[in-house]
Amino acid sequence: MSQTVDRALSILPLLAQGPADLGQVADRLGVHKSTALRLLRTLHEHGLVYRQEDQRYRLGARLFALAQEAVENLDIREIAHPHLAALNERIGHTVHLAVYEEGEVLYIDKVESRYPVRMYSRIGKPVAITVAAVAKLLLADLPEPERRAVAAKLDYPPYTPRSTPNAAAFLKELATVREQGWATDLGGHEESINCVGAPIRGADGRVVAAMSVSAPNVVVTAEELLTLLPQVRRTADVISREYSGTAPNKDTA
Amino acid sequence: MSQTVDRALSILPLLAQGPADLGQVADRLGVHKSTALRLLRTLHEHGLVYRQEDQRYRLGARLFALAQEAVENLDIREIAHPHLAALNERIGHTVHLAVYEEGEVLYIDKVESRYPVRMYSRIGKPVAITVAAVAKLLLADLPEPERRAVAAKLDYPPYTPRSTPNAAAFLKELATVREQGWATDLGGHEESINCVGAPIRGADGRVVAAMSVSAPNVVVTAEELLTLLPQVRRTADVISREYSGTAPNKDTA
DNA sequence: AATGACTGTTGCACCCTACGCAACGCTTCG
DNA sequence: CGAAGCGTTGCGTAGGGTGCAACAGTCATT
Repeated sequence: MSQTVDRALSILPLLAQGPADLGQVADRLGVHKSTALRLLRTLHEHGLVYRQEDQRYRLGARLFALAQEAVENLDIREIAHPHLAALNERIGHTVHLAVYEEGEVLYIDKVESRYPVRMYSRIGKPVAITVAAVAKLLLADLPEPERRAVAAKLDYPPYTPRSTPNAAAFLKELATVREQGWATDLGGHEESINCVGAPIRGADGRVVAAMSVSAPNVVVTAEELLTLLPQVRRTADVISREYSGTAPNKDTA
Repeated sequence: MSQTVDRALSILPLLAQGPADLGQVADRLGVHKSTALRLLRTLHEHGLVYRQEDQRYRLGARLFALAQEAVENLDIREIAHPHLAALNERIGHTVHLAVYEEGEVLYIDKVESRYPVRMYSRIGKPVAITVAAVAKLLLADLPEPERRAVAAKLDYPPYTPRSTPNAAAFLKELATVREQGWATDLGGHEESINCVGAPIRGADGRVVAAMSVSAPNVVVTAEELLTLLPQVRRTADVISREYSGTAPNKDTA
């Protein structure tokens, strides 16, 4: 590993604690001022470090730009798919992946008995947003005002006797989901089909997607399906970690 | 400036565009694979780079954490956000907040339009500096020499027939903006999109940030958008007062 | 004003260290 | 089974990063 780069990168967390001047940086790094100056200059040219008017250094807004761009180019589908396929391999049932976008919930991937079918848009079937497990997970994480607004605008079609009847019941259900960190759909859409789902979170803890496992009553009962919940949650957590880029970072003192 | 660090940091924007393997990184840097490997390893140890299961490299969680801290240091964002949201609530259109840093103008916050037709702007990405209303506001306040220097170095891409054509026209526009205390972008970036913006000032009167309201022609005409100017300016003034009033100044505590 | 102490900055000679090369292990094809 | 692609390792070399010392500002003190 590279000493120079190592020193330069050590400056970043240091500045994250607050602005510092050249002498402070040199001291904390244990190097000569001139060395620290050259490192800071290089960081500066790349916009990672900004020099404020009192000549002290602080983290640059460019860092924010980089992170933002990286998030936009992250493809959850690509990262999640192998894990969804592996889960499907183990338990055999249909696995779904969904995202929330502008008041709608969209399935963006599906693994069904070993045959992956990619659905790039909502073309096909609209998601039953008031009852689907993935929809509950995604809506439960919205900010309070938007959640209420969406819930108020929805229709609540009575697919089955167990379907969510109205906005009040839906919001209550969302509160439960948010509390427990997982969601179900027990015969709310199709009388004979049950689902259990878990959220996938980004680096900031926000829910970026949701996954679920679905199976008909005739194959497994609702209770049996619920025994799979730990596996589903574990898979979702693994995907979350990979999506957010949580590295096994060993701090060198 | 340090060559090694320079190369290492050049990897970051490269990976921001999407995952890449060792060979690709080495090629883009113009260095040997072994060199790229050592740089990536160092970045990895600091958590800035994450290695996914297919061994390709991505930006890592630590970078997101640093970026978070970087924007938190920009307390203007915290202060402004509720006001931007409130303005958005009233008028419905997209609201942006931007700062100037090292020759670049960066969006640091955005509140989405509630209308179905949206413009695609990316917070965190550099702004179209020669035409955007917020860019004009921020550059107009620079000291004369720096303003001329920046204007001279810029490219003036002809996004549309109304785009700023060259440095002379830009400097003239900046003078006008400085005079009147607000700015517009009428189809200078996207033919069908108009913006109107106002500056946010610190305690010393210097412009520390700029905000704007954007809307496509199909929703409101340019004239209608301009009628919102008083509201925009009022919001900017409120933020300015709050910022300069409660500013914890840069004194060493 | 002049002095001193404190910053950030520059030029330079030394020698550390980052470089590219070539060879290796590994998996994936044909 | 060989070939071709990947990532990885060890090593000699020289390029470049390092610390020193001297310089140039700014501010407080005398």
